[in-house]
Amino acid sequence: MMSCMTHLLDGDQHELDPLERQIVAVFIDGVRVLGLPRSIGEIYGLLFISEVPLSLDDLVLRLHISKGSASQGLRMLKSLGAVREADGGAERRTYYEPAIELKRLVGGFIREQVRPHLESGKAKINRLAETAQEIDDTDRRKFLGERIGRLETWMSSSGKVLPILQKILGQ
Amino acid sequence: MMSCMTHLLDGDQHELDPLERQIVAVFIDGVRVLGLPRSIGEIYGLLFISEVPLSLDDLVLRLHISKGSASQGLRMLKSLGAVREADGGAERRTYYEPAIELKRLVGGFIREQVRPHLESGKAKINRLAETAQEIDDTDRRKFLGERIGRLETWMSSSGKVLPILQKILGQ
DNA sequence: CCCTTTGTTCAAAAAAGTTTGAACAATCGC
DNA sequence: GCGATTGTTCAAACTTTTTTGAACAAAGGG
Repeated sequence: MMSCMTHLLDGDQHELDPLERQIVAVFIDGVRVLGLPRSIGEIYGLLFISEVPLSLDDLVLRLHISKGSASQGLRMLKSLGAVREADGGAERRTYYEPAIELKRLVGGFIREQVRPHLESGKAKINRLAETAQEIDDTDRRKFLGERIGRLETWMSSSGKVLPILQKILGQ
Repeated sequence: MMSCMTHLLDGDQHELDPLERQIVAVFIDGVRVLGLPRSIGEIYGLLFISEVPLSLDDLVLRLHISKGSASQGLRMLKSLGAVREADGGAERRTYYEPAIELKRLVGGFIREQVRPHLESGKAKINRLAETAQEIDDTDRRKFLGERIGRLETWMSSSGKVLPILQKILGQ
């Protein structure tokens, strides 16, 4: 039965209106700062400003992105806890809605993007500290010890700051 | 007088030893998380683990990066407050040393990379709020008002969290 | 079963970001 | 001033990341 069904009256339902474009632009910039791809911002932005949950096909149609992008983008947003599947009626396709509590968004970002790097960083620094023990030159070893110690302090501070951050951003 | 002067005795002075390579690798990863280019990590890493200030040519020679990269990298690191020029003797060339206080590093990053984005984000959202006022449909306008309000709350929370972050990371 | 709808995967294309190096200042010592 | 040294700039080359789209799986309905 081809592609009817949406635009009956009510104008071309699948171009973004100016306000939606502005919102999407804000989120494109926003996720960029966090080092996430543009499509993530587009998808989350459109969900954020939509009154009703949207399906993958809605996103493809309205944002002019490929099905692949939409699928991968939704996957990432789900893993970040930034979108959830709307508890659908008897529908076949699944609809998505945004999580809009800052606490949740920050928590997901920290869990998925920050912690893993912190962990692997700490591991590398531990190996480093061992390597430094084996240096013969006493003065050099002392200097290295100081600097590596500082690195460890940095990592520890970063670790401590995360829960505080979450607390503050949870209102 | 060509390129003598460095390696008199004492081995091939300009390859990184294994420990230096490890440190540089840590910083390459570190700056990557912050969305900064690899060369920034290499340069800062080598300065961080060097007992003496290094010149641009030292960085080129030891890291095998181009003069252009080294120059641009140092510029960015200076703007971030992450390196300073060592108060040189009567030397012609300038030598650089790293800033190693976390407070300073975080401060510079926030000032140069975070604040500008926050500011421009707030500006965009203000314009957005105005656009939303002009919507005719009352229900839609109400919904938009709620969401945009939330966005404003997010921005405000982010702004408030920065000084706290700096305070905590300043020991 | 088979057709249709929905969604995923992944190699290749496109876009974005980084690095290079050669040309161009700037500055010092003579 | 002139030549040598030091550092900057920026278009082009290169690298990395993102997006695309066609092929493939999954699953419901008839």
